[in-house]
Amino acid sequence: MLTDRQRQTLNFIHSFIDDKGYPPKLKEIGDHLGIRSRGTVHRYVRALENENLIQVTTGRSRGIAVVDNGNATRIDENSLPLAGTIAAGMPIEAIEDQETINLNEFFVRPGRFVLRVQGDSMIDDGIFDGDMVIMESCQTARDNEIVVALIDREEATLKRIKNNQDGSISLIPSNQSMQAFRYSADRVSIQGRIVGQFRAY
Amino acid sequence: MLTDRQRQTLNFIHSFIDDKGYPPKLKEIGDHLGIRSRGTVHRYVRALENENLIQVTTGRSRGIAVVDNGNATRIDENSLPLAGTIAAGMPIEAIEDQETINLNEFFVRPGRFVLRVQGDSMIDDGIFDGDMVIMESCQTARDNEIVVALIDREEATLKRIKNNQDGSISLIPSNQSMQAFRYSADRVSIQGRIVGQFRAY
DNA sequence: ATATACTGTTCTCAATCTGTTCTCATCCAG
DNA sequence: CTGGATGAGAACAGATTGAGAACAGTATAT
Repeated sequence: MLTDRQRQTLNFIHSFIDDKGYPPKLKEIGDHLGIRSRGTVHRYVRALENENLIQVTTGRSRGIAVVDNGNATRIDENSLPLAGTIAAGMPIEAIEDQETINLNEFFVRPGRFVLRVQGDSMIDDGIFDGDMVIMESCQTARDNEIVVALIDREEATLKRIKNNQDGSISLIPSNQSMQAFRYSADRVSIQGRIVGQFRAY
Repeated sequence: MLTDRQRQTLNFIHSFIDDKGYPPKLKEIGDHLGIRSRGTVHRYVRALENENLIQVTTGRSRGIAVVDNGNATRIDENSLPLAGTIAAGMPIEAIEDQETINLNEFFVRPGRFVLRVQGDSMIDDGIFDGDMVIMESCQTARDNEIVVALIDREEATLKRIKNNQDGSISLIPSNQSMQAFRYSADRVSIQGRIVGQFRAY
C-alpha cells in the first residue's frame, strides 16, 4: 500500500521515462515533488522497490527501472493526460506538465442526464446527429441557452431559447435551413439546459 | 443493516477506489460527506468493517480495502442516466429504463490523450475552436480518419488524412473555406487518431 | 590519472498528518 | 422520556514527511 508521496514519486518516474526515455535522478524527482533532500526522495524510491514496483541498480545514477507488471501501474486509471492545445508547433510527445482531466469529475453531477441527439437541427452549434448531450435539469433558462424543451407535453426538442417580451417563447434551431418556432409560454416546459456534449468515433 | 450514513460512506469508498485506484483517508471521506470530525468518520468505517464490507489495516493511512461481496447494491456515482433519444415525443422525466453511461469507461483507455482544439479547421466535422478531442496514439492511419499529424517535426495539426498513391500524404481540413495540403511522407508523422470529442458549455 | 563535482545511501531530528478512542451535545422516532 | 443515529472536537500514539549531515562510490573535466 503506497502513501501519497510514494504514489506521486512512482507517477513521476513513469512519466519521466515515458517522456525522456531514461529514468530520473533523485534530485530531479525531488525538484518535481518540491523536496530538497535527496535522502527523503531515496526513502520513497526504496519503498517503491520494496513494493516491487521498480528495480534499482544500487549506486548508479539513474539506476531506476520500472517493473512492467501487467496489472497496469498507471496511477489514475480514470484520467487522461491533457496534452495541451493543438496549434502551437510542438510534438505531442513532448508533454511536460502532467495535467490530466477526469471526464467523470468534469461532467458528472447530480441532476444531470445524457441524451442522444437525433437530427440536424443544431449542427451550426457543432451538435450532430448521433451526438450525446449532457443536460442539467432546470425549469427556466436565459436567452440563447441551449435547452431541452417539451412542447405541449408531447414533443421534446433541443433548441436555443429566446424569451420574448410578449411572454411567448421562441425555440431556435442552429441550422440555417430551418426556422424558429414561437410558442405561448404555457405550451413550453424546460426540461434542462446543456452543459456538455460528446461524441465517439 | 446499514444506516444512511454508513451506506454513503461505503458508496464513497467504492467510487473513490474505482476512480483513483487507492482508498481514501478519513478526512477525504469526511470532506465528501460534510463531516468535519475524523472521529465520526472512523465510527462509520469501523461499522462497515464489522459488517464485513471492508477490511481495515489498523493505524496506516489509506488502510481501507473493500471486500468483494457480490450483493453490492451500490450506486455508481460516476454514471449518468441515459435518458434516451431526443425526438420521440416523451417528457424527459418519464425515464423508465435506467440505462446509464460511464464517461470514463466509455473513453478512457491506455495510450489515449486529450487535446484542446484551437482554430476552425474542422468545424464541418463538428469540432469547434475550444473543443477537446480524445486521441489514441498510433503511427499510421487509414484514409479519411481524423488524425493529429506532426509536420516537419514542428507543427501539429488536426486534419483528415489521405494516403495518396504516389506515397505523399494529404491533410484535409473540414472547412469549406480552407484547402488541403499535400506533403511528402517523410515530412509527416502521425501522432494519433481521433476516438472522441467533447465540449463543455 | 587525478582532482573535483555529482549522485546515491544511510541516519537522525523535528514537524505535521492520520487513525484511534472518548466524551459531550443535538436531533428524531417510538 | 428513552434510545439510536449523528456530529464536533479533544487527546494520544504511531505513521508520514522533509531537512540536512555525513560518507562512499560514480561521473566528469583537466
